[in-house]
Amino acid sequence: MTASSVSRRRLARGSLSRQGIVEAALRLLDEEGPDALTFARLGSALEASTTAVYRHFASRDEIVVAIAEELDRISLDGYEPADDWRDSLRDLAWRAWRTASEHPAAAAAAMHRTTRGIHELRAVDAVLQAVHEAGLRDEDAAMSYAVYSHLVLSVCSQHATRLVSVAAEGEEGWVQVYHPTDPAAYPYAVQAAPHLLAIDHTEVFRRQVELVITDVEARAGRAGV
Amino acid sequence: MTASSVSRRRLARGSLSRQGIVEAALRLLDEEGPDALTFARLGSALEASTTAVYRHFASRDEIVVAIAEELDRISLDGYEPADDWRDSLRDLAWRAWRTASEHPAAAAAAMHRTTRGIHELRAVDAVLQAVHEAGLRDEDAAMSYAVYSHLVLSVCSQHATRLVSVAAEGEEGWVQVYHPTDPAAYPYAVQAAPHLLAIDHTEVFRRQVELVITDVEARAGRAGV
DNA sequence: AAGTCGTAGTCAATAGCGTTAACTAACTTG
DNA sequence: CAAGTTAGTTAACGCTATTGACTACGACTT
Repeated sequence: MTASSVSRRRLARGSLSRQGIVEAALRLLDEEGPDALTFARLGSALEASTTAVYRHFASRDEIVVAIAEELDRISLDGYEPADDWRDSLRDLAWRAWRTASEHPAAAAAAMHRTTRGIHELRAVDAVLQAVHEAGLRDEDAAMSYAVYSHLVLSVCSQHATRLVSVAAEGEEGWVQVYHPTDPAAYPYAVQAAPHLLAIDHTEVFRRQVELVITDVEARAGRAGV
Repeated sequence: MTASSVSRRRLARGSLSRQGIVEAALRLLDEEGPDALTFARLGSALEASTTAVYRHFASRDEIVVAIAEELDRISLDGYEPADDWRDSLRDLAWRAWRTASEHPAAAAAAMHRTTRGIHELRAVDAVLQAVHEAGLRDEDAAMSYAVYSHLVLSVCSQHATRLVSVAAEGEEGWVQVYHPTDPAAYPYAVQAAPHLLAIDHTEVFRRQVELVITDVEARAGRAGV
């Protein structure tokens, strides 16, 4: 008869919203890992019933897309084009990397999806602006946009996936765990093993990004600024 | 009294094997899409019981890893290093792309995973051999290996994911479907829209691969062959 | 202030999922 | 041919996403 015994009270009407649900989902993924995104756990995180979220999202998939859009929003928050288009592309790339690193479970689940949302559009526009400033137009601009964006998103998404799988298992060494029947058959791998272990993934990404920027530079130069 | 009425007969003892199961799983994914990989459907595809596969794989995850290894095997089948290391890297990259294109559902589910299997090791060794022939050693070789491999695998994996999601939905246009409140706020995207639609993903991948090869070339030249 | 109405949140039910334990019969071994 | 292993089966479990029916909150009317 009191308001609640163990919290059996019905939630007030405006309690849930798409944004609030997405934030709860992101928090859940950050804190409890990639398997935490279920209607049951999301409901209890919001102190609501298991199916309450269905009033705001038609399916689990729709939540994932909304999370992707939220990651876009977080990544772009406060972004301004730099004076040099190269720095703009660097900034955008590292924002994606940073988001993948800080929200690995969410990024692994959502980053590879296309959202058609407003923040995704902002990101597309920002990249296109940079290659425009570099001097590229039309097909050339679109092509370089794709070379850059697909690379950055794919690699960041993969990075996030690696982070969650490393968190799950213990990520052992390299050639050691292969136990090939004949190690001599893979001489280059055997010899490179220690160096492969020492690889800094952040540095790898840096080099990949610089590669694309250099390429845009070269193509813009050839086309004439 | 006959052997079977509707196929109620118990399977003979050696009927199932890891390789056979993996092949059935791959066929299932190819023919019925990314959601077809369940114990129930895999069992009935093998004319076995739902749980028979557990005698050969400890979990669903282990099947996925085995599929990844099978994709590695398919990709590398018949591979021989070329005379020019550049052609070796091209060959390896396009083999991955081809596999992702031909087995999109399987590639989307498995390609992003590390298998620690023998064919993965073969691939690692092949890439390292190529960068070795280019003239890179030790840390330089390992770094360029990573730049190349992460790019190729990430992008091919993403390509596979795009193929299955295109198959599911109808992949609409671009800026058209964004319906931004203020299209004028995204001038570059609006203007580029038709060119973005016309992008050839295969050509994008070709350029990304050439980018890395050129980079390896430059670094090898600097280090002195 | 009472009435009505759309709908956000809840409840109950369902089919399908991965996984486990117990069972049984086919093959292997002595 | 007897005993023992174990691949394949059966039945059950808890969890999942999703659905339809229910209900009560709060915004509209007048």
